[in-house]
Amino acid sequence: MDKSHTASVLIDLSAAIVSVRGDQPVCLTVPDVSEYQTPGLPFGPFYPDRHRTMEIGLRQWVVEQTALDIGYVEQLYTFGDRGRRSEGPEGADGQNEEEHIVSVGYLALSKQCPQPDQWSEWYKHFPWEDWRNGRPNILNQQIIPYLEAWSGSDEIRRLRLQQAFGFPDRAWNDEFVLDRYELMYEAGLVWEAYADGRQKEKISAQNGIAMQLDHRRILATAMSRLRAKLKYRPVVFELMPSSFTLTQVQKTTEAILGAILHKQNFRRQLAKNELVEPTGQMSKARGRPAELFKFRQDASQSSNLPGLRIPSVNPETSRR
Amino acid sequence: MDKSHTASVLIDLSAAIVSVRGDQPVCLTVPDVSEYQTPGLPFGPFYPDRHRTMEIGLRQWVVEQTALDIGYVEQLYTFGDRGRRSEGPEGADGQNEEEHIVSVGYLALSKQCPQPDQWSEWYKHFPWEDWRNGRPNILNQQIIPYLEAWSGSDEIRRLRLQQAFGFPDRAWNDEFVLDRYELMYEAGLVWEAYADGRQKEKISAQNGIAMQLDHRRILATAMSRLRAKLKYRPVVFELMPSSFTLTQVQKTTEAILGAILHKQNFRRQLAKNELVEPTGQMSKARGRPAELFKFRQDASQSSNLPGLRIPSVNPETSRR
DNA sequence: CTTTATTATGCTCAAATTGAGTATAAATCC
DNA sequence: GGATTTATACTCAATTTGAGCATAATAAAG
Repeated sequence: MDKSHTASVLIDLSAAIVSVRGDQPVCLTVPDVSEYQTPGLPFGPFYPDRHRTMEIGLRQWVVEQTALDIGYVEQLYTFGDRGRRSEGPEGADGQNEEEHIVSVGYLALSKQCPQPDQWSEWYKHFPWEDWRNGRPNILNQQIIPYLEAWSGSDEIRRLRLQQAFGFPDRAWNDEFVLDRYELMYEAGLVWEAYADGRQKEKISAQNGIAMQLDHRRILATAMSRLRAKLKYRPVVFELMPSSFTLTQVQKTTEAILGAILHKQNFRRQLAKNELVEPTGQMSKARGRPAELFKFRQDASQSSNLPGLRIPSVNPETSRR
Repeated sequence: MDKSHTASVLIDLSAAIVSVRGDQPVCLTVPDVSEYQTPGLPFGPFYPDRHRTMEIGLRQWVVEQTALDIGYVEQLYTFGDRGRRSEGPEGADGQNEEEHIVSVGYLALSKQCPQPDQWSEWYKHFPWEDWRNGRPNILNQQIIPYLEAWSGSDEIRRLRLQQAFGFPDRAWNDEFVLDRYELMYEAGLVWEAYADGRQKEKISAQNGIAMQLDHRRILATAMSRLRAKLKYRPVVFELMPSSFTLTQVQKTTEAILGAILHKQNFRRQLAKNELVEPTGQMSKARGRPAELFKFRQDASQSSNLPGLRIPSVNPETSRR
């Protein structure tokens, strides 16, 4: 059975390189030259000859092509080419009729994000994920009604709707970014479903800015993973400069979670877990000056892996 | 740049198919015909032509070759072929000098494990991971002294030793299975390091039964993931029969964690999260009959993702 | 130079959760 | 029938959360 013939694939390493600019989480994107002009995640091929591991390969092309200093790198998921339209000639040197591509998604964190135009804000692609100003309107106005109609009386679909969106009677869970996106994809609610031919008509409402291929799915995976990780590992500091105020840490965390946190309790967590230490300097800004802190490196070793327990704020009961 | 030449790889789907037999977690293995007789994980190639996703491909060959009913499947990690000796002809039909292999590791859970001889107990491969009868002797007698000598005055190595093994002054963390294995591999403390040529001499002490290629690493990844997941998602029930006593759930959990849990508190968690409901029937065994429960399906939907918070028992202070 | 707005930080307090028990019940084994 | 085994109910102090009030230190406004 000529296995090597049918089983041979190319490997793409795709990266969701995340940073935070102001109060917006952003993600490095590359522009698209095709008719739709949808942005995509940067990616590069994996050359097993040249790189001992895939992570080394990834770091290499990120350094070469973006000159970014990415500290934290984590493998997300490996996608067989589901939903990937093999659009275009994909390199005119193609020897096979059609070469299959498997893409390995990575999450990387960067402290800086130069060249603002190349960084795309998370919540432009996922407007329903930002709850910092209360429940996003797009949910009640667009998404939920459509999804409810789509699920009809199908028990499975209703359960998934309940699980992913908390509709009608459960709480919103900020970690289920991927579940929500996949549900919307299946329901034909995002442009990619149309592009992949799952959906006859182009959807009218613009439910966030689409991305190339399965890149929005990869970004959703990255968001889910980062939101979850934040709560049990001190990864926020991979996004912070060397010294910072506690409020800056909180704002960054809130940006990623898409939720507002309780200030005093947030600080209590930081203090209890000894994640930061004072630098002795003060920041100067608008109001009362804040103390400047730095991350305690050895905290990452702490065997009880304290991230930031999320003392979130209930938007209903709190006056903002 | 003839990219498709150097970048083409084969994809293996390797599976750590886990079950629990009695009080031992086990893992499906296939025997090895080579000189060393090390067992390996079952794996099969991924045919992108035939299967839309890799998970479908995986399920397919598991069903075909093992006839097992695996419910839960989760992708673990994708390994570029680091440390994989390309031993043997690897199919005599090889067209290239040497075909690169990328292996995608999966974790699958099975409720049954027929044919006992094909299932290998976790702790035969990882004897230092089972703390149910107190701290394993092999740690103080073999592993720690060797690792301490290996780390010498290297600050980085000492930190890793502290982090992974809790040595000398931190607590053991049951989730760091992979970190510990990797450290031992680097230190040349496991047979695979010798097999991969990282180590001149065969190590004298038998630190657990070795496996083929990087399969013990994949199993370690599976163990880490499962131990972590147990604590925030109700996955134990994927290993339980349709009806069970609470003690059975606890024994299964303890087997996987390699730790003893506090009985009353364990039950309190189950009750609070409404993970199970009574069937009305009773078990008959040695002592007082226990009530039989079944898993509440809709509990998996619960937005607050209750797994089993681990009310562990401190082996020092408790009389067993 | 006093007021106001703004941000930072200290402290409290009730509710909930955890960790570690004690006490008692209902079977089987011999 | 008593010993043994297993199951389950209940307690209680310590800790951790969630929510909030109060106060401090600065810049900008008047």
